[in-house]
Amino acid sequence: MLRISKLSDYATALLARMAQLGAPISAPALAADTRIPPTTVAKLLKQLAKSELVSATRGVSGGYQLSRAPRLINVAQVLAALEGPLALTECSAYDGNCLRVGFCSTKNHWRKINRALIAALETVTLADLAAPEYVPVFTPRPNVLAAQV
Amino acid sequence: MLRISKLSDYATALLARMAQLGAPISAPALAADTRIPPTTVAKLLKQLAKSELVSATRGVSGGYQLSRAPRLINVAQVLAALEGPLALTECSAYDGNCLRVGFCSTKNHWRKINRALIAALETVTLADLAAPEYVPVFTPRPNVLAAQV
DNA sequence: CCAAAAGAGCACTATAGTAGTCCTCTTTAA
DNA sequence: TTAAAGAGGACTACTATAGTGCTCTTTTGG
Repeated sequence: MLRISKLSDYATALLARMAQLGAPISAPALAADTRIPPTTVAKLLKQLAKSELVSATRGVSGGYQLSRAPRLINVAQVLAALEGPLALTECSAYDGNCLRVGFCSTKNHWRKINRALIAALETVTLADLAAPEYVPVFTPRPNVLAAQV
Repeated sequence: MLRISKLSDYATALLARMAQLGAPISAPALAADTRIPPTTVAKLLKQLAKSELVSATRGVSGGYQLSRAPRLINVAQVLAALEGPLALTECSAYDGNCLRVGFCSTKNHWRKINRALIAALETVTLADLAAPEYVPVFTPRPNVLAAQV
């Protein structure tokens, strides 16, 4: 389904919440806040700390906070922190491993598509995700996007 | 890694090849041509036929061909045919199923990102993929080569 | 008119990746 | 010095993916 992993989805939700709070919060507290399994939250925050998107404070009243301002962290960075280099196909990330390289005429096109995707992901920052979102009034017409594809 | 599935990758390669050929071709022949496992090719073409991206002819000299002109088939359609509605997250495709809907402030943003992605995928057609791609020319000036290695 | 080539439509399996858990160790505030 | 919290693994259950196999139907050429 061209999905990002559930964990990446969680991670953006966690970071968005942290951006809203603007203050350090412990992993268990954040888990309670977001209704994401505590063990999973702990695991994710550790990973995000390694990528230096959040910084940790140990000890009793420890916790995590964003390493920099919400508007300086974008979704592409978050996904890259958890899933590695963003690539739709093997060959859009790096050469090799694909036996069809010789015959395949699609490689550079995938790279182009890939760049467009990354650009889209880069335009959205945690500041955007933390902002109260515009909720469109539900007009019950069929899903245009789904119908289109 | 935000990957599309290998099968979807295969499918675009198959369709691109069919676009290049411009004539009907059997599944086994196409498999030989693309070096993709024959059974997998057969499976994929059946799926693509269901989505009416290709049309099949049965019988001894049967095979498959594109249902419409290459430039009228885009990558978004191909992926949708194989992976269903294109959605990075559960909630960008349809509501429900996500227990965090109440607290999550990111839903509409994912939808926005999703639309950008689909738009990117829609701009690339089979005609593009079938075209000989631009391969950055390496100007083989001997002295440069020597210096490089 | 029948044999062989090719598609239709399943069911099935091995593997790999994902999501989630558990345990032990270190740090630090009260 | 104890308890809360992070660090860092190892581990497990589950699920999706990629690929295979089998049987049936359709169609053409000899």
